[in-house]
Amino acid sequence: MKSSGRSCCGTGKPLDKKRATSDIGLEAIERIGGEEALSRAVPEETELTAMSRRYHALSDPLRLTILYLLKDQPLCVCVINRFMRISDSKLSYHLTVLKESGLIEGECRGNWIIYSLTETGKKFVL
Amino acid sequence: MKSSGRSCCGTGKPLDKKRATSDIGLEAIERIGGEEALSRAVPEETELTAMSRRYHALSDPLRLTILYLLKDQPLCVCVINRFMRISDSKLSYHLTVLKESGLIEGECRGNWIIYSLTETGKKFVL
DNA sequence: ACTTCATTTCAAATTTTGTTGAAACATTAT
DNA sequence: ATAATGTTTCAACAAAATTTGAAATGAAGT
Repeated sequence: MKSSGRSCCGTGKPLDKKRATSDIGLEAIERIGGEEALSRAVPEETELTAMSRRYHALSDPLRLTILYLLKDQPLCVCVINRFMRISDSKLSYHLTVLKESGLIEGECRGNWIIYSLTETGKKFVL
Repeated sequence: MKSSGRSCCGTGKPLDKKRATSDIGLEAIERIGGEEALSRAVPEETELTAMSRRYHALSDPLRLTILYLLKDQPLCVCVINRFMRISDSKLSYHLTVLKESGLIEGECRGNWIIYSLTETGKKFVL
């Protein structure tokens, strides 16, 4: 019992009457070319998973900041940190997420680590 | 006390000696053009937030599936559901996420709702 | 050997997301 | 009016991601 402000079909214009209930759905699917046609439009499960993992890595402002910092040159963790001003372990966590998703890679130079964008990473930092 | 398998600089080649500790960081920043230069490479906070929100919406296999289903034509919820075989409320939740992130939009047609990709949405469904 | 530095790792606490099932709502059919 | 349909909303819960701070690690300096 709650008169919601905006709901599903609150202000839809009326529509062509007479319709065998939920056959609309089947009808639409057939018009399109059956479920197989729809299936064809959707990537494989594994690919969907891979894509969503990549997007997830990109879905955080701190991680995007890191990517943009690396846009023009590789940087070591301490430089990134000097700029971002977050705790070491926090930064490390986000670097790991980015690394595991293949967007950046780190090279050890003595005591410090230089991170840079991978080819994949560059595609997302226009 | 745990001998980790892979750690940070486990196998880095030695490197040019003699270096005033953490001035490396400052030095690197100066070489680049100062913190302002780095700043310039990073988008505004608000933009970063917007981007991460969009990426977040894309970071789920179910939501990607929906986007691909809508690739070639708008579809009503019932058709999407017939294909995806998940609960109504679950589907509704994901549709809402996609809608709020501006990737899809829904038009009411009588009793059912037809969802379609927005212009923005199309860009992510190649 | 001992210390310092740069960075990561771990576990606990917290926050954010996603799932479930029941209930609500608007629209159309009876 | 009442019922049926399509879809959303809500609250409770489960699961996943993030934050925190302390401790560990490896390399380099003394």
